[in-house]
Amino acid sequence: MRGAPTILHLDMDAFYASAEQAAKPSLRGKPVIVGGLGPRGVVATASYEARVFGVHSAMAMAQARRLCPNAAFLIPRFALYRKVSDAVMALLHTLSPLVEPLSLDEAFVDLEAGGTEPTVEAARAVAERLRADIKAVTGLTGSVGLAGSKMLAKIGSEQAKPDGLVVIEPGTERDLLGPMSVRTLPGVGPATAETLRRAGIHTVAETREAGEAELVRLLGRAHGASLFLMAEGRDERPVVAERDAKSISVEDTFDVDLTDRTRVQLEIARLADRCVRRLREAGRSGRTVVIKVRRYDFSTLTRSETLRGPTDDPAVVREAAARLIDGVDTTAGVRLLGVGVSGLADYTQEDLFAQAAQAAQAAQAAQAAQTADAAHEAVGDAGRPPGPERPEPVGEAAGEASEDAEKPRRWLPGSDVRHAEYGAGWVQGSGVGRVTVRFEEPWSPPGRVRTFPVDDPALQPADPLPLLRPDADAGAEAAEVPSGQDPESGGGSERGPEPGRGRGQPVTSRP
DNA sequence: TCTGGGGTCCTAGGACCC
DNA sequence: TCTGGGGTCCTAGGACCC
Repeated sequence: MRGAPTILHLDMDAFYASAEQAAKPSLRGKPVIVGGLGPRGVVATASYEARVFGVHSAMAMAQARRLCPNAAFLIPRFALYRKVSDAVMALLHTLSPLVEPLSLDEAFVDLEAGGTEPTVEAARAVAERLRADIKAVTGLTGSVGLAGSKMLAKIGSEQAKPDGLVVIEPGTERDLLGPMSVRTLPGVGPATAETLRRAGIHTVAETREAGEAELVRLLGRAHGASLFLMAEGRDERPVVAERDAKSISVEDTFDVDLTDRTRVQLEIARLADRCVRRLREAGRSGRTVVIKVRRYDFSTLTRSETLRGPTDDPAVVREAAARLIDGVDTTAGVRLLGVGVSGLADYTQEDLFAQAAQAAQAAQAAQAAQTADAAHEAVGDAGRPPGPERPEPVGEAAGEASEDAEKPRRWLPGSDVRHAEYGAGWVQGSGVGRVTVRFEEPWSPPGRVRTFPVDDPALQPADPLPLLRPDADAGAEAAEVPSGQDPESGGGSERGPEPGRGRGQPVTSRP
């Protein structure tokens, strides 16, 4: 706990939905719901206009449609959100080297580590300027909490929503927390809240009064002890700048439960390839392969296998995943499959030194195993040379490339398009061979709607436009975010900047 | 038409080693 | 011959977070 509120928590307001409203002028002031649009989709973010109808994150999309049938329903466009997020995070890094991102739209900042004077006034001034800069650079609003600890900074930003700033002055924590619900405390979800409720504990004050011993008895050692500290307003967790990922995983929920065994095996192989692609993009390799199966009744199980050395070879991961799914009964139907890799190591395919070291180590292990127990030969990966093995192209192995080419174009609501004649727009809906497009840009007035055949060659998928007009330089300069560093941005244009072609776009610039 | 996708951390039991 | 503890690794599941 600090004597001054120099831990900052930023939380962007209704992030995905706000970004969509900023990108699509016709949706401003209207209910917007972003999430999975399939039969089993859930809400990722609802705009404040949609929340009035009771729609909220994690709600089944079907229910959201019932509650708010007139909302705009859009798929998430992570490429856009990531660009906006990069710009926001760059602003945070101007405040302090200690920035801890929690997600695309949320982060802690240790202002003291950045040289901010440890006073309420100085911290408040920094936060107000940050909020103004975020608005100028992204066009979006964020809420900020300032406090002497992470927990209270986060509670502050929650109270500040939307578009506000709340300072929790050190010394006021206990009184502030006392009457609040236990659910306010980090780590208290539905299950913990229910356990506490059965013990007659509903508020933070009651949690405190229960005492540490009782909480440990109810919740276990680690959870009980940390909950007691939090309830007392004691939270010494430091802001941690960057943490390496500990696992990488991919999963798919299917519109209809899978029952066909061959199909299950095919999907597992595809997921393994996708997982390895992500692994390689991160420059990592992993030793433990995990599969996840969610059955028709939502019961979920995992199976894992630890290899003798880390790998980023798609064939190795695919084979491990195949062995694992072999041991799972899927006859009654499967709604989700997943493949993950953990026990991540830091070398890449090109890291020959590490490979050599791994191979040597593994050879020793193999020898030991041989002498120890010959029966081991029968299990799983015995006999397979460990470590990163023969590289193999990812993806193509599963035939995904050719499949994609054959697939008919799908026009998903919310996605960006460009028409040869009408310019930039976004898909409002599609069906019965037609696609409806609204032609507007983030800086234009609300645009017109036109309908085309789904296979109209004049209509093409496009990349997201920046949220602010590329030549709107005022905001970008004020925020000191490096911009216009795109190598293509040198060329001139008689008609002025062309949107979407990477010319000095504040929002798309990388830190 | 209930219930996504990507993560983190903790617990607990059994194997194995010292 | 019997008894005992601690530490680490692996596996599986569950709670929680955004």
